[in-house]
Amino acid sequence: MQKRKLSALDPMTENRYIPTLDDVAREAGVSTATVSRCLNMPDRVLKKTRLRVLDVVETLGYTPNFGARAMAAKRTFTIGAIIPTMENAIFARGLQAFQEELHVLGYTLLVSSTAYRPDIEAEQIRSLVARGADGLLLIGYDRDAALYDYLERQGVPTLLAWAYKHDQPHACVGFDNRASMEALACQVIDMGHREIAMISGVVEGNDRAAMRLAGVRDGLRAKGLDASAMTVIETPYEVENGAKAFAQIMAGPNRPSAVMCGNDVLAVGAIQKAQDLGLRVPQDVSITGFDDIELARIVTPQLTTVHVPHRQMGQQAARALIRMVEQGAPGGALELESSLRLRASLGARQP
Amino acid sequence: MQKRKLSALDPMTENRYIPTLDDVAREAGVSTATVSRCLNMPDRVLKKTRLRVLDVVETLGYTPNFGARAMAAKRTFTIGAIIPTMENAIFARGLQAFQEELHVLGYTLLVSSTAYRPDIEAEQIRSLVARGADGLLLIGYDRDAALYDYLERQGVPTLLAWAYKHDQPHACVGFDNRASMEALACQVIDMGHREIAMISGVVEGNDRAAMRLAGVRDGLRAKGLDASAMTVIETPYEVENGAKAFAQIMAGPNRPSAVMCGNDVLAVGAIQKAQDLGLRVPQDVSITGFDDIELARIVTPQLTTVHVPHRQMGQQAARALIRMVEQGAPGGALELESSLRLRASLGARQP
DNA sequence: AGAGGCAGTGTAAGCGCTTACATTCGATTC
DNA sequence: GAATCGAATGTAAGCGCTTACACTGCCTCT
Repeated sequence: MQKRKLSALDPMTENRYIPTLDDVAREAGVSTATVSRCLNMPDRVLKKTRLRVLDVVETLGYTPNFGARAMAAKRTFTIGAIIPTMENAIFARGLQAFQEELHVLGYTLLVSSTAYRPDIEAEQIRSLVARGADGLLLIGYDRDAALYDYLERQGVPTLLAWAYKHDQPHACVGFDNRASMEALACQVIDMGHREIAMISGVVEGNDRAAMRLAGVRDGLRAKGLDASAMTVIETPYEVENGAKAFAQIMAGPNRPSAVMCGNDVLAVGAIQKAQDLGLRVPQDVSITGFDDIELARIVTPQLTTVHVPHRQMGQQAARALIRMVEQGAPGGALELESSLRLRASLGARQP
Repeated sequence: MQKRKLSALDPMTENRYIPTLDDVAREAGVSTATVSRCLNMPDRVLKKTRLRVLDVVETLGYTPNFGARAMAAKRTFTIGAIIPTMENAIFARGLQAFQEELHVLGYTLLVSSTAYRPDIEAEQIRSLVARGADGLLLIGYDRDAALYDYLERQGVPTLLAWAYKHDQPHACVGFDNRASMEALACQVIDMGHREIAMISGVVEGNDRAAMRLAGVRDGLRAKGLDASAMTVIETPYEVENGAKAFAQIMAGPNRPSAVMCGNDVLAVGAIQKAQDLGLRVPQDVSITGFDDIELARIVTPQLTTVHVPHRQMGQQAARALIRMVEQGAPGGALELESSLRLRASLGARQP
């Protein structure tokens, strides 16, 4: 085995030697085709040959170059997922399940995040496509049509998760944010609350947030209340922001008896601020969330929220997406059931 | 612009057409070299030419093929990070900061997780290297020497984060898990506790967990107590496991007055279980954590813990790693300061 | 006016792999 | 024993990009 190239890039590691298929082939006394077959279709090669080749692979410490492989085979067995954020736990559990299922199916997951910025999302989509992702998982459906065009032209199967809406054309697996939130709103109203405020996520470019807000309004209307009068504060999903928004609402002219939050993270902030302000939850004010992440049962009082089957969603998403990738199946819409979790943070309105 | 190839892979999208550099060059009436220059070294090209080329790029919807680019240029401007888990928030904030700083520096981050399994970590390392990562971020230093060899041979600069130990040879940025935990243990002892138990993470293959456990023992010894007598339960970092371990400890023969946990996640589980068992924290039992993740201030009572400068660590890690990548700098060891956060979950021992 | 230099561009050689097609060779069949 | 066949392997043509080197004008200098 002779040393063929020295990296010109970095002078410090002169003894760096990265073996290629050719090296393995030469060393094992076979053609590159045979080495390739040993790695990719082991049963098309004589056992004796295979053993010899794999032995050389081992001793040389050979790793196939991914870029070259992708270019030649036009497959990467890689799935890309682009989520708004890793910083709070909203997507963690679902994504974990997604990854686990992909692993079972023989695929690798690459994750990147966008900080809820559409421009960064577009950049990440292009980046993952250029990297040869065989399929993509995106969150929600609300994005520029040009992006969908691009994905279609590139022929990259794309699945939308965390949202379900029957009248949209893309493959998706998710739940109905709007109906779920409406159900929760109705529950709140049934417990006697009339003055309700909402701390919503930022609606712009975030269909889930928009639908949750719409859901609360639906609920109010369904119960004969005036939806347009509801106080709404929009703020990014962070505990701190939930706290601030809550303070702002409680400082306002007509204090609500219940504050519904766009997700658990905001709700947790609200609960904390309530305690800071000396308000008892739920006696003085009820608070609700959405997602049922781990936090919801850690905070005191435990949070009334909408439970979303994250793990199931991740797993189903993986299966559906791989089906699209491997069979060119069109990919339909799959709706999962969410359900209410009534816990201590929601109480009957005090007279 | 004529259609040159139809994908044989999927018969459904016959009209799929992915433009290449050649297409752009032909359409713009220049050579491929010029197109490449427009994209990578814009100022080496006449403005007029550049505009024309970029226009064609735009109308054709051209995206450079990443694999091809990587193969030709031997650079990817991609950094890989491999963390044990995304499912809880331990790494979230630091990683977010890492990514943000990388973005500023012109690099893309690819993340994958290992579920704390060394074999999966090895697999992911190879995968990211094969994908041409220019550098790697790993957590902790405790792993098979063969892996370090492999990385060195491949010439991939690697930085270890979340751990610092002066007598190990690799580049790292982190904090001293052992000394930090010792400081916390001393604090606990100074508040009168003598019977101390520990709920530790799984030590095998996890140097951080091992050092934290060692730190507690150091503290006991420093204060003249018998470290070997301490009850220790090892369990994976999950809330549920913290709860179980706590129950187990409290069911044992000699109840401790303080339970120190390997991280905040375990501690939160312990606090919850304490409440289930009707024990008051900290009057009946004190509980401490490590990491100071968001959870620590959400749980009631708020958690006494070791604060780790996650964001700072992520940012410094990005800078150090890119320095190694771009300048071939050897990359030293950087220690960050951790500090105690004394909150309500730790109280003086009741007589 | 001729030499020299330089900016802008083109030519073409890879980068490391997969795979269609060609070749070899021993086993099977009649 | 010759014809046939199929399994095992080899040959070589790309995949889409970057970049060293070559080339062409045009400007500057003496």
